[in-house]
Amino acid sequence: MLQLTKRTEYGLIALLHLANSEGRVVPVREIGERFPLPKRVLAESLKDLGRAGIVESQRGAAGGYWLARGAGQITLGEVISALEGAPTLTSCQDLGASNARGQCEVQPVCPIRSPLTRLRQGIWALLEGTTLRSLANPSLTPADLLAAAGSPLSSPLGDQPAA
Amino acid sequence: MLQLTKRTEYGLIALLHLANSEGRVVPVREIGERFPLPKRVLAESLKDLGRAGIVESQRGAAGGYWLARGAGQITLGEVISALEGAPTLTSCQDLGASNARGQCEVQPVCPIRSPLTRLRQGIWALLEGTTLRSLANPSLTPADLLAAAGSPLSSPLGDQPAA
DNA sequence: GGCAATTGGCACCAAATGGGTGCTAATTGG
DNA sequence: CCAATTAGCACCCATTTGGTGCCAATTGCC
Ligand code: SF4
Ligand code: SF4
Repeated sequence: MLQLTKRTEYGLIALLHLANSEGRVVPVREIGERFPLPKRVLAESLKDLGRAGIVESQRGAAGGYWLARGAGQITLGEVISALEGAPTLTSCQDLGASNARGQCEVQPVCPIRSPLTRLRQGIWALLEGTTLRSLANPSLTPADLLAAAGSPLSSPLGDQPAA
Repeated sequence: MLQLTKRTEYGLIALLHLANSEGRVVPVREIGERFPLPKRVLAESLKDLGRAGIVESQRGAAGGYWLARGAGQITLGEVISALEGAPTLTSCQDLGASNARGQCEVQPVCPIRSPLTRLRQGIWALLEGTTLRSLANPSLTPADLLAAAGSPLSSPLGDQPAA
């Protein structure tokens, strides 16, 4: 399915809240109070984001989370990769870790593998070209996104922001 | 997950084969002989594509399938919509049929709903800008796809049969 | 020190989704 | 009539997803 998971949505909401609270240490409880979503799952998302180096955290009584970088340095692609794995479009094009668990039988003669890889790179360009900051900017149109993603056309994921 | 279903992949493979066999009536058996994929599932995909008006069919002994239109008139977005539903990115932005089954509690205060809708339109533009013909053209780069999708920027889906 | 608030880690469960199969009817050329 | 083919629908099983339980570790504050 071409749809984000709830964990990713929750993580994005949390990140935007952190972006609006720069300079502070924000506990999960606070985010849960502002948005009616299951606090525990939200905590799971933040933990994953922490492991991925997108947020940093502080334990203890006055602990919480904050963005590890500026909101303009965190891309959507990075967040999605951390929370639900990088978008793959096809199941064969994973090459992350689970490519050894039995390859697709069609692969040697598959006519769509290569074309869909190109398409996936287009989507990646979109996701890598969108940062938390540009996400929060409501003036950008889809056409702007396409144009912005089209110009740098950076590395096919794995690299840092181009903005 | 941001990944196509197997049914969609099989359907696309079948469609490309049909595109290479224009003027003929192709039975499912023939496609199954050329590509090592479960014939039954392939048949399911073709049936769905038939219901969506993307392919036409003929029953009986010399029956089979053929493209309802030219390969340049069939878009990826249309195929995906027929085989696994239109890409939604978020679960709330479905508005197809299952929007009455309990809305998301966060929606009234959700900070990512509108931004992700813009993003989704960008992805849709990519998918609607890619036809079977351009899919089969290996010379197009991701940048070309983005550029091609950016210029027409047609309707955000919805003017298609989709039912 | 002790307590409460907080993150970290792991296992687990229930529902939804996805991949695939069985079976049978309807159509049609020979 | 027969064989090949599409059409329809129900069903099963594995994986994924959304969500919870439980407890350990850390840390500010009294
Ligand atoms: S080889 Fe082709 S059919 Fe197999 S997973 Fe890749 S794209 Fe899909
Ligand atoms: S309202 Fe927000 S949290 Fe709810 S489904 Fe839509 S995007 Fe996700």
